Amino acid sequence: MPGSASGGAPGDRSTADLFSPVSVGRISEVIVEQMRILIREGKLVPGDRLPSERSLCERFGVSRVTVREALRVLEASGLVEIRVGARGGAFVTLPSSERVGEGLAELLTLAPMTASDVTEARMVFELGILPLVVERATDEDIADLRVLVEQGLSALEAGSYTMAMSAAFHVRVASSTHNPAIEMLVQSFHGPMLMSLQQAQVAAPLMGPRGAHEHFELVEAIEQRDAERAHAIMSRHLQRTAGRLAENPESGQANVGGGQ
Amino acid sequence: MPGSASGGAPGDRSTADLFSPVSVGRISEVIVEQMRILIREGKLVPGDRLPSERSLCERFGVSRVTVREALRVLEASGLVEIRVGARGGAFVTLPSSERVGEGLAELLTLAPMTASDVTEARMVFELGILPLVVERATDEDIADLRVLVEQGLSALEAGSYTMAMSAAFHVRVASSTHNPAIEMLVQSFHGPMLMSLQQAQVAAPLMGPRGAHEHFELVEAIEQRDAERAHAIMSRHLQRTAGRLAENPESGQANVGGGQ
DNA sequence: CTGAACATATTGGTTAGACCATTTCCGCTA
DNA sequence: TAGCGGAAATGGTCTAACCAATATGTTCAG
Repeated sequence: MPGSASGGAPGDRSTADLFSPVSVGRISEVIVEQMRILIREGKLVPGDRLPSERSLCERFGVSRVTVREALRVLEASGLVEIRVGARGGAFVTLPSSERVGEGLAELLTLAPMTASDVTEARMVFELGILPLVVERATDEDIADLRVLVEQGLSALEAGSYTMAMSAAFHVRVASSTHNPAIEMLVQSFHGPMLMSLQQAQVAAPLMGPRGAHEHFELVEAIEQRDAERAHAIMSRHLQRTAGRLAENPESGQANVGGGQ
Repeated sequence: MPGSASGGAPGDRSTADLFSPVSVGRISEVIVEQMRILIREGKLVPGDRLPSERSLCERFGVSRVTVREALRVLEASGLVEIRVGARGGAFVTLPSSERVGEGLAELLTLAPMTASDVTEARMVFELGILPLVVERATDEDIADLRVLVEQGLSALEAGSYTMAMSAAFHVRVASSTHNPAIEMLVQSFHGPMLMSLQQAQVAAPLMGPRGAHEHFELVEAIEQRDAERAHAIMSRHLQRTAGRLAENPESGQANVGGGQ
C-alpha cells in the first residue's frame, strides 16, 4: 500500500486524532536512531550481524529502499560494515579512532583552520602529556620507542624517512600515558597532518637529522624520568616542525586543504 | 533499462571487453567521492545548492535511488544539508566542529574509555591552553566570560544550574585562545561529557557554589594576565570535578556509556 | 489597488516489484 | 576423494508511480 506511511496512516475511522502529533521527519532516520541505541546499550555488540535487508523491511514495516538508506547512514557513521553475498549483510563494528580521525581530517581540510592552529594545539597537548608519560611509561613502552627511533634513523640515512614514521613515534609516545582518550586524540591529529602535508608535497624535507636525534634524546629523558628535560626537548622539536610549516606558504598560511 | 548498470553497460555488441576491468564497488560511493572532491577543491562552496535529485540522475546516468544513497552519505558526513519542498534540495554546508564532536562523542561512549580517562585528557588540554588564553583574551572575551559566570551564579541560586552551562563556560574560555582547532577540541570533549553525565543522572550535584566561585576567580585571573593563578584555580576546579566523577560508580568506573 | 485564498509546479520521501552480481554451501559427478 | 556446478541467500540497482512539503503565481473579493 504505497503512501500510507508518513502522513500518519489516518486509517479509516476513529483513530485519526490519536496519531496526529507524530509525523516524525524521515523514517530512515528513526531506524538509524533505533539501531544506534541498540548499539549504545550493548544489545548489539561488534561482530553481530544485523538481519538481512529484506528481514528488516518486514520488521520495521517499511520498504527496502528505506532500510537501505538507514544502513548507508550507519555505515557512513562507522557503526556497521556491509558485506555482500550469501552470509553477507550488515555487521556491527566498533568505530575506531581512525574513523573519528577521518572526520577530524575532513574538518581540518575544510574548516577555516590553518596548519599553524593545528600545530599549536598539538604543542599544547603533546607537551601537556609528557609528565604523564614520564611517570607511567613501562619498559615495554620505552623499548617500542627505541625501535621506532632506530627505524627512523636508518630511514633517514636511506633518504626514505616519511611523515608517517614521525606520526607513529608521536602516537606511541602518547599511548605511553596508558590513557586511550589521549592516544586517540594524538592519533586524530596526526592523520590530518599527514594528509595535508602529503597533499602539499612537502613531506620530504620535514625531518632532518636534528629531528631524528631529538626523538632519540626524548626517549632517553623518558627513561630517566626526567620530565623537565623531556619537556625541553619536545618543545624544541615541535617548535622546529612548526617553523618548517610556517616557511611553506602552501600549508602554513592558507587553509590546510586546498581551500575554496 | 534495468540491470544495464553495474556490469559496465555492455551495450549491444563489440564494446563489451573494453569496459571489463572496471566494475568498481558501489556506484553511490563513486558519486560521493566526486562530490567530496568538488567540495574540497572549492568548486562547491558552502551555501551552494546541488542540482535536484532528478537532475543528478540524468547527469550521472543512474537511478534516483542511487543518487539518494549518495546524498544520504554526504548528509551523514555533514557535507550537505537537505531541505524538502520547492527550491529545496541538497545544500553544501561546512562541517562544523559540532559534527566532529558528535563523532567523537559516539566514539567515547562506545570505546573502552572511562570518564576518568576523558577527564584526565581534559585537564591536560584545558590547563595547557591557559597561558594562551591569558596572553590573548580580548576585552570582549572577558566580558562574555563575566556574563556566563553571572548566569551561572543566578542559576545556582535558583537551583537550575546545568552541566550545559559549565560546558559553555569552558568552551568560551577555550575560544579565547582565538585558535579554532583548540576551540573545537574542547567543544568535542564537553559534548560526550555532557551526554554521559546526563545519562547517569548525576547532573544535578556536579557544580556547587565553590565551583561557580572558581569560575569567577578564573575570569579575574585571566583579566589580570596572571597565568600562574589561573593555572592554580583551573587545576583545583578540574580536580574537584574529577573527584565528583570518581565518587560516582555509574560514570566513574565503568565505560562512559551504558556499556554492554 | 490590496490582500488573502486557491491552484500549480518543484522537489524530497516512500513504496512495490523486478532483475543482476557476488558469495556461500551443498550435492553430484568423475 | 576431489573438484565442479548449480541452488540459495544477500546486497546493488533500476523503473514507475504516488505522497508530502514548500514556494510561487493567479485569481477573486473587498
